Amino acid sequence: MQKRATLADVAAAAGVSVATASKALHNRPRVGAATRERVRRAATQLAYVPNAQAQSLVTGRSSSIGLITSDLGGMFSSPIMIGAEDELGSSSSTVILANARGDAALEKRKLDFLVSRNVDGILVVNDNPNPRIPLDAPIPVVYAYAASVDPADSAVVVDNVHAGRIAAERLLRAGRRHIALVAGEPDFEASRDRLAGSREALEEAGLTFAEEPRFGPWQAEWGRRVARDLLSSGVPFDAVICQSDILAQGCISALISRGVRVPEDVAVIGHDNWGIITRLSAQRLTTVDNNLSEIGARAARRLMDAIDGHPDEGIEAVRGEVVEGETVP
Amino acid sequence: MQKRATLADVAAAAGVSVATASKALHNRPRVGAATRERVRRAATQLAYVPNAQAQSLVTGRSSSIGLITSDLGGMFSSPIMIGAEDELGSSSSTVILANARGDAALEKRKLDFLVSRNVDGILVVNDNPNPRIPLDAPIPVVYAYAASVDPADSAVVVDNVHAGRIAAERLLRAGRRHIALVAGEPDFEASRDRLAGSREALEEAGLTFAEEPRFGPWQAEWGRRVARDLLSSGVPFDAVICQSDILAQGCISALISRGVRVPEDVAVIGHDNWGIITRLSAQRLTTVDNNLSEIGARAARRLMDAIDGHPDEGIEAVRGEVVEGETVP
DNA sequence: CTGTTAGCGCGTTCAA
DNA sequence: TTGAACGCGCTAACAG
Repeated sequence: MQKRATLADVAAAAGVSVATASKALHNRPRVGAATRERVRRAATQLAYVPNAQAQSLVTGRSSSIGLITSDLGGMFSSPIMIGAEDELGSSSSTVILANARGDAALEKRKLDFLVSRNVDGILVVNDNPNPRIPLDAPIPVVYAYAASVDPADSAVVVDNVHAGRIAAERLLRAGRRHIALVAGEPDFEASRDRLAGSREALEEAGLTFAEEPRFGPWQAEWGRRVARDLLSSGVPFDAVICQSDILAQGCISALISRGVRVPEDVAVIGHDNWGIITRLSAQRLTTVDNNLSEIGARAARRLMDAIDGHPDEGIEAVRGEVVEGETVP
Repeated sequence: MQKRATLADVAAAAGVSVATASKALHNRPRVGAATRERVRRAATQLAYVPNAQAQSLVTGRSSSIGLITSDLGGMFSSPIMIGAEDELGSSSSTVILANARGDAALEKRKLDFLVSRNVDGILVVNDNPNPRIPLDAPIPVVYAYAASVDPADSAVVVDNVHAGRIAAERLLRAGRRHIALVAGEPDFEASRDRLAGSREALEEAGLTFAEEPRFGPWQAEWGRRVARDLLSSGVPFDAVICQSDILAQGCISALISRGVRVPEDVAVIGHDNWGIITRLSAQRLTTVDNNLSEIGARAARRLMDAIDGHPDEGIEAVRGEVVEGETVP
């Protein structure tokens, strides 16, 4: 196995000094065209690839960023990470992974570790959408999915009001007028925002919910429960907005087991487009996708900008869109 | 914001040379005890943290490894990554993420990129268990989940024969004697190995399958189909081994919709312990866990050993275990 | 246009 | 036991 060629090797092969070689390869101005070409050929010939450590030692930038996840392998982390990795990779920055497991102390240690490795910035990918305690770092930080509680911190999050709105609008467009809503846990800002968005859409159409929405746990059982209650209450309804796909799954199963046809009798729309549910269930669920990989990508871009000295303050909300399935006509 | 203290700063503060300071902080022999203490205090006082780039520039090692995933966010990648990140993090190695998306060309580029960043080794985390084309890298490589087709390459994988065996044994222990099996896709080594293991266990108990197992797609529908066929065929059976949790899910739904009680009439055991299914379904599934995070951890350890000059050749199979649920009595 | 010089922060000889 | 000197590979002044 050959030792890697260094810039000095390239320079020697091209018959120039290392300084000239460096300039030539970086497209710097003060080099003759012929010389530049010669250096370039020598470089490719020797399969020269610059030593990143040496470069960053002198430039002071490492072209690497730290990715702190609250929960590697969580439900939402992955798509965000994919988007971020993509974006950063295309800027040929390395992504250094750090899993904090939702443990604040561990997060602090991981942060110190990353900083000691001279990362240029930190991307905080949360798996829980609620605003979180800010990270105290000496380098730029951008939050994805969950914002920091300090609204001045840079963050890219889901536009939940819009998500709630388009869920309702989709049902209205299907001609439904008696719409119920299964809400998630009340201490999630996401639940409240989605509800607000849905309510707005209904009000603009001159409607109200078939029954005042109730908050409950993010579990299939809660969806089942609300569906059953709706049926026994006798309140007429022809559509249900469920604030997560799991809730929708439970809701649908309860409806079907009572002989209600979906979507003919009752249309159901979910939230999150959590891929696996689609694959598991017999019927593809119509749902609102949160555009998570876009969130990851934009957060990454913001971070790169901040590192380049152009910080973007504040929270940016990314809009999702309805993914058509078979549960809304 | 203060500039980070360098070794020279520490040395100056302690009134010694950088050489001595370096030795002192590294517990090298040729330093007086008193001097060492003085240097240490100076270091903590200045919050000195070594510059990783500079270190690696001179040592030639970066204390970072590349993690190439075939599918970031795939079904199996995450737990493996968690185990690996944990293990590597405790050796204070950084993990550099690279998502190849199952694209060979992209994988090659990512590999080159990682090598240009002087990673000390590569961990290949596959999401598909079939043996894969080896990576041609100038540094140590260890494969996790899927082995390389070259059996001499270092890999840590699931012991699928054992998994199949303990699934069957669990049903036998529950007193079941008429056991059917829903197999996955035939071109998956995992399907064939699990089947072989299950068959062995039955044969040792002097039994055969209630019906000769059939291979099919890894989808709920296939589980449903086999269950329905079994019921209509009239073959008596009191238990089913499903080679994935999704198959089990389908199987159970078909059984229940025909009025068969699970586990009273028919016990069902799955494979993979794919967390989400447990949470989604009304009944917690009894299943075989593959111990994926252990696979990740061991692969990481192997990689570290290889980097330290103690390569472990060949394939290591990690055993899983049955996770009790409510579908086997 | 090109080459020389001087570090970046650190580990490691080798003298003292 | 200590420290001066060198070099890892590269970029950025400056001088030619």
